[in-house]
Amino acid sequence: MARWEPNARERLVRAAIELFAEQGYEATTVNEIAERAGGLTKTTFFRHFTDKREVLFAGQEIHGRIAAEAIAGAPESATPLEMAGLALDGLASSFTKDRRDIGRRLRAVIANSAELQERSASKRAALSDAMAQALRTRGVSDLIADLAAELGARAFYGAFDRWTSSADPRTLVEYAREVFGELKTAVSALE
Amino acid sequence: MARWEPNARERLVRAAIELFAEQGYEATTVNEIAERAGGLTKTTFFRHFTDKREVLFAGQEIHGRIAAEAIAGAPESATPLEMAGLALDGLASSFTKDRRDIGRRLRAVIANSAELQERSASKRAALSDAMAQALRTRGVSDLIADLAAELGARAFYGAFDRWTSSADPRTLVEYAREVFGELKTAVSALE
DNA sequence: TACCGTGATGTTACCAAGTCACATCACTTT
DNA sequence: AAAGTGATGTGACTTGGTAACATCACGGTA
Repeated sequence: MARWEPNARERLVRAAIELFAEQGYEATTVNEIAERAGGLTKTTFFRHFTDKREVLFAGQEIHGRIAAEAIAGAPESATPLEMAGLALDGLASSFTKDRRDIGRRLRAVIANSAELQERSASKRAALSDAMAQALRTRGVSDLIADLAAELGARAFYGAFDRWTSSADPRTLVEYAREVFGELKTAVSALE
Repeated sequence: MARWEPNARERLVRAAIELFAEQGYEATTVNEIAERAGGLTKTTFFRHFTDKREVLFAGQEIHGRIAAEAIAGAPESATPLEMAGLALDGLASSFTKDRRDIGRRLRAVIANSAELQERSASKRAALSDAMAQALRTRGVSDLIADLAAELGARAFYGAFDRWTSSADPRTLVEYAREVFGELKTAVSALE
C-alpha cells in the first residue's frame, strides 16, 4: 500500500470547493481543507498553493499560454481582432463539457467573497496582459493590442458566465463566438 | 493641549507611504506604521483602514461617485462616449497639482508589490463599474455601457500614468483628454 | 539482501494580519 | 459636578503563511 494517496492537489481543490460552498470562504480554515482532503495538513496545502485563494485559481496561467499560442500561430494576414478571436476560440475549446459544473460552483463561491473576486479580477488582468503581449509580438501597436486583448478577455469571461448560467447544451466555443460578435457590433455602435 | 494629535488618518497614510518606500510593502509591519504615525497602535490603524493594503487606496470610492455624478448630469443629447468623456473630465479635474507627487510615490510602491497591484486592479474595476452603472441609469444598454465605462477607466489610468511619469507641467485633465482621444481613434482603427 | 537517495509528507515553532472585549481619559453637555 | 462621547490603548485570541527539521515508503544500486 502506498504511503500517501495520490493526487493530493486535486483532493485539496475538491475539498476547498466543497467547504467554501458549505460554509463560505472566510469561515473555512486551511486546516479544515487539508483535513477533509484526506488527513493532510496546513503545510502540505501551502506546498501546493501559495495562497488560500489560489486553490480556486491554480493553473490558470495556462489560459494565457493557450491564448498567446493561438495568436502566435495566426496567419500573417490576420487583423488584431481576428487574432483575438482565434485566441478566444483556442481558449474556449480547451474547456470540456464536464468543467461546466465545476465552473458553476466556482462562480457561486466567488460571488460571495470580495477576496476571491479580487483574485479573480487579477487573473482576468493576467489573461488580458498575456494576449496583449502576444499581439505586440505580432507587431500590433500598444493601444490596439491592449484594446483587442481587452475585447478577447471580456468575451471569454462573458461567455463563461453564460455557459455556467444556462442549462442548454451549447459549447463554450459557441457562446464565446456569440459574445465576441455582440461585442464587435457594440464597439461599432459606440461612435 | 489636546490628548491626541489630530488627523491620525492622514498621519497613518503618510507613515505608510514612507515606510513602504523605504523598506517595501511586505517588509513593513502595521505596528511600525502606527508607531511612526505618532505613537499609535495596530488597533487604531485597523479602525481607520480595513486592510494593510487599503491605507494606500482609502477614499477612492469618491472617484466612482464623481464620475457617476458627471454622467448623471450630462445633457440629454450626449452619447455614451461623450458621457464617459465628461466623467473623465470631472474625475481628472478633481486632482490638484500637488497630488502628482504623491501619485508618483504611490505608483512606485505599488509597482513593487503583487498584493498592492491586485488591490489596485480591484479599485479600477470598481471605478469602471460605477461608470457603467451610471450609464445604464441614463438608458444606455449593458454592453455599450460596459464598453464606454471601460474606455473611460482606461483613459483615466493611462492619463494618470503619464501625468505621474513625466515632468512637464500639464494638468491631469489635459492628459486625460489626450489619452481618451487616442483611445477613440484606436477603437475606430480596430475594425 | 542491505543500503542510499529522493519526494511527498508531518511536526513544531514562529511572525504578522486582523478581530474583539474591555479600559482609559480629555473634552463636551447637561 | 455628573454623565456622556469619541478616539485611543491593552491584552488575548484566531488564522494565514513561513521555515527548519524529521519521517518514511519507494526505487534503485551495490
